[in-house]
Amino acid sequence: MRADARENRRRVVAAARELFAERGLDVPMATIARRAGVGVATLYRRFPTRADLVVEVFSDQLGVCVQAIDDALADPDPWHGFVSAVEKICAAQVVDRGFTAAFLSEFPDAVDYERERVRAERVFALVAQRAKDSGDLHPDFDRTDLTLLIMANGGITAPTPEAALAASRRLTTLLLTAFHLPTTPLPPPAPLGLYHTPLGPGR
Amino acid sequence: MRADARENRRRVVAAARELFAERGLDVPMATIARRAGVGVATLYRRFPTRADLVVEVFSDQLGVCVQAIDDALADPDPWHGFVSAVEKICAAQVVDRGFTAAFLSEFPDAVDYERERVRAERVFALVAQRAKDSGDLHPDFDRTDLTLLIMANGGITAPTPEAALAASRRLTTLLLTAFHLPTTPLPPPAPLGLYHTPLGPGR
DNA sequence: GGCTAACCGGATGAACCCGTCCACTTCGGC
DNA sequence: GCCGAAGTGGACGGGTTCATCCGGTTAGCC
Repeated sequence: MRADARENRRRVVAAARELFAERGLDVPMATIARRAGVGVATLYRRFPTRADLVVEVFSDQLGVCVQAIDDALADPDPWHGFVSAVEKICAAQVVDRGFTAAFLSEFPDAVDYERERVRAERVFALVAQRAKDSGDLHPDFDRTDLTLLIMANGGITAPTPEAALAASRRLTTLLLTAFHLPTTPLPPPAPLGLYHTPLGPGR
Repeated sequence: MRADARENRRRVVAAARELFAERGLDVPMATIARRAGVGVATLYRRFPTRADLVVEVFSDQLGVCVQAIDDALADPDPWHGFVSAVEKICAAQVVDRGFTAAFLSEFPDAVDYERERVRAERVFALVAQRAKDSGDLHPDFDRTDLTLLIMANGGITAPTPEAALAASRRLTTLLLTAFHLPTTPLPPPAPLGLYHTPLGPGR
């Protein structure tokens, strides 16, 4: 591949990362191309479908998750490791609108991406088992509960990122509370009146 | 209003109710008109904006919520009333994709709809206070926590309605558990492997 | 420096959705 | 029955996005 082509590809991925985070996975391809400073054709040549671009962008995001889960497994305190992994994943997700969608989507053609995702789930199951064995995590915790939390977290929308982050933190801690033995204190609620948004053309 | 016009209006609302429930609030207006068996112009004459139609459709859905909350206030057991109200609201929401969006949207022009929604929130605050006074509900429960739960619940997506309902029930019960004093047993997890959906053009 | 293949950007046409306009139809009072 | 007003449906222009095609440009080997 020629040097300029490689540079353009890099800029496309960077632009897509920003826009996916800001606006979700369905930003127009032309917008991504414009922000990258290239033509639409260049984008389509590198990534024939949107899914190709999504996989490229979120491979390293997935890597962050995997890292968090690996760290959790290495944590000397099983419950602390479990909690910090969950919190890291949820925090990464709430500041990146596309991340949830990418994490909850299947990419039948991206074999290694799928493999990495499955591996993350498997290691997380170990983390959970360790926390159960130490008597901190409720035995009814199921491996689908992480997915459930991620979906629920993804439902959070708020006008400002700060409000969204606060709401996400409260939700996360609430669910962790439900799974923790024995009971821990509750996190503070989000600022009032910051949830509702007017019905407009934009979603 | 002429008799045939009234009938057409009724059919438009019915079609919109079905489609909003199936596909969310952003179904094309033409699709609604087609399902109702009328022309687009007829739809636009009755409901100049999409918000008008949404308000009309979800007024009675909101009525169901209000009824559930009123029932909860009349329940002799404060905690049971609180739980059943929350469960009813979440269940109604998970089988109707548009309901969440409608409940979380503001309609500055629909005065009575807004008034009803605000009243529902106020009565629900009474229900929560009663459950706190009886010692069942955690004092940290905040009135925004219902909105938080509704948003989280709205994030749940699953290929089949059954899986979505199961996931919603688990999430709801988990959060209720976190707010309940003392601890109650956890609900069963959803069936495995039913959460992830392939990335397609349809959202 | 010259040349060729790779690369680039914008133009392009198809598909979709919105909201309006207009010629035709039908209700229902008389 | 008649007739006017209310009602109807589909066509249409404007806007957006997608994904492809093509003529001009540039990198980088010789």
